[in-house]
Amino acid sequence: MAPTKLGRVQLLIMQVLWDKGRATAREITESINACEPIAHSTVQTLLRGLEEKGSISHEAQGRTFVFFPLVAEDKFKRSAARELVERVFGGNAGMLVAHLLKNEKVSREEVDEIRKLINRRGKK
Amino acid sequence: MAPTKLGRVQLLIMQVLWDKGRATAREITESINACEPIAHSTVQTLLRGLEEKGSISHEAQGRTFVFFPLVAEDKFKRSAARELVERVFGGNAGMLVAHLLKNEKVSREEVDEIRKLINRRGKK
DNA sequence: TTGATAGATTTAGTTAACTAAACGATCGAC
DNA sequence: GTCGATCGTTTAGTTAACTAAATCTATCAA
Repeated sequence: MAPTKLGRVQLLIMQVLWDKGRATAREITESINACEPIAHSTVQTLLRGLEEKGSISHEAQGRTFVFFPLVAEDKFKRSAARELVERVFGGNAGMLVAHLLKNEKVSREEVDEIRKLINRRGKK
Repeated sequence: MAPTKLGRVQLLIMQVLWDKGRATAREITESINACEPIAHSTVQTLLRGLEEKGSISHEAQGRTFVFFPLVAEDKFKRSAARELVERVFGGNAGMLVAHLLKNEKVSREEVDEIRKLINRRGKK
């Protein structure tokens, strides 16, 4: 399953589904509306598109549909990261890492975790 | 200057300009054509769009235009990286770094550089 | 049974990237 | 001078994301 590209709002929908596991269109709309306004019909249209692309599926539960993701969050993250690396950082993941460490804030805990990852790799 | 979002081919064009500093439409077309086929007229149309957005500008040189970037490559990289972090990694740059180290190949030299960056940060 | 409600579905319009043909102007060669 | 090559410009068509109103459908309450 090639994790297809997602638009901004499509991604928001997927995140709700990854978070909850399964949800109705109404629940998704409300979840997104907690952060930003969106019409319920818009969400429904996008759900339809996501299902067409194979990113999600649904089951009927009574008269309402319950949606659930078909692609794993991790798969998507990986392909999104790879996309950025390819397009912008010349296919070189290390350059992106260096860029992030230089330009973006990283918490102390994460620095520690990154150090562990790095040291583990170095010992080989 | 807010570094606007760029499409895939628009980015290719910008990369040629960042690389060369300045270039004619023809040079850009040829540069891209070295990797993938594209019509010269397509490049010209996109140059027009990029100029409208304020990403590039041009000077007339004789009867041809010489284009050059108005936004720095670094600014763009930063905003592209930030975009991914915000959208996909919950605004947490460290998570993206960890993800990259776990899932993508990073050369030994870069691991060394990353270690330096990490250690410098750790000493504070 | 009828009418409000809450589903799903259809339709439709906007914007942006991409694509490239078609057109018009100008310069250089002959 | 004119003809072909090379510019830039105009026009136009496709696709995808996004937006949301309009509409259809089924259930439940009165």
